[in-house]
Amino acid sequence: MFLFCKGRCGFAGAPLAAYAMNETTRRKRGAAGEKLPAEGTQARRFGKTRTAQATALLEDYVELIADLMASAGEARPTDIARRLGVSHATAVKTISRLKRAGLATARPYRGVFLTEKGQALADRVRIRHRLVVDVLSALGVPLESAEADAEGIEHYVSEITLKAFAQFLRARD
Amino acid sequence: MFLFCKGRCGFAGAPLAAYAMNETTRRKRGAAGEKLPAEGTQARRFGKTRTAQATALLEDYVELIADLMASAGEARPTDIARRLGVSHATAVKTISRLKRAGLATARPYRGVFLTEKGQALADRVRIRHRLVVDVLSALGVPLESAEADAEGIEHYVSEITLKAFAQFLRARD
DNA sequence: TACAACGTGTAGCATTGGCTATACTTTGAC
DNA sequence: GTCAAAGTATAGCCAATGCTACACGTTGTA
Repeated sequence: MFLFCKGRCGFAGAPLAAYAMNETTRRKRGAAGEKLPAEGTQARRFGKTRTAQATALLEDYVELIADLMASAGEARPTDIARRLGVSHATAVKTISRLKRAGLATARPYRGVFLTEKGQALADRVRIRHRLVVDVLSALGVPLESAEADAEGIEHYVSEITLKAFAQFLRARD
Repeated sequence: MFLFCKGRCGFAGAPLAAYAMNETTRRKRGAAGEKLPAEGTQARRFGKTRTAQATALLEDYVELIADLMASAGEARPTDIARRLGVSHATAVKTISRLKRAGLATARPYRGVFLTEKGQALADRVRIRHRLVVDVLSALGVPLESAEADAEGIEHYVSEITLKAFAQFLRARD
């Protein structure tokens, strides 16, 4: 027992049930136990994910603003809020973050507009979104699920993966 | 001009540059402009994404704890923190959230253990993670990118999409 | 046994991203 | 020209998620 414990073990006062559960897990995964990635590697991956999470919301806003401008000719805080399913106060607050980030301009009671930087981001995001939806569809995911899942997935797809997606779709045609 | 403006227009004091940019966009997307999804539909999608975001971190912790238990026999806050790339204080705080959520147990200085509920979640998460990595690999994404992107993507893949992924992998073999 | 090193926990702070409540502006209709 | 309705903005609250700084517990070794 306790073969894996170097230094302080941590099992001193541990309930037996917990240890038994651990045993179960280890058996399930194969006695050898897959190697975990190096600490640095894993930390870098999680760090990337955290970064992506921080920009995900701004990307959603920018994408939606571009869509509203294109289809309705303007992007109003209330419409943005309704489409995102949040209160208008939340939308307004986030819009001011967009401004701080240099992605949008907005003057009180005068609607929201994307800066060039914001427009460029919107374009990138849209392309990525379509690519993700298309790949999901190609894999047999029903369209509504593809659209819904893409909304979350798209923010975490790297450039490399994006290239692979495009390549895959080209090859399939 | 202003064809799209019903009711209050919002362009009254709008800088010309912003409007011109909008014109450009519209041309790029085709004069018709794709229809936006219904407000309710879109709000539901974003709402789902928000929910997923809230659970993503807890899932990462649970997955990592299970991995550490399996490969090292114990899960210590410091190791968790190092692997996630956060301070130990942050890890401890999140672990107490896990406890509140009924996913883990931990007594001071005695390590962290998953409850049955936590273990079940870890198992689901692990299966999902593997499936996402395998699909990305199958699409030609290099392994390191697949692993890194999966870390973010996995939290946003619905059951339906998961089924499609499994089906796709089976069909490919 | 005592202590140094390491791990752990807590307190206090900032930011993000939700909310409700309240107050202000604009628009359109009378 | 006034006023009601609709939209907009702001203030204040909360939880989550990160941080640093500091205090406490555990362990292995001298």
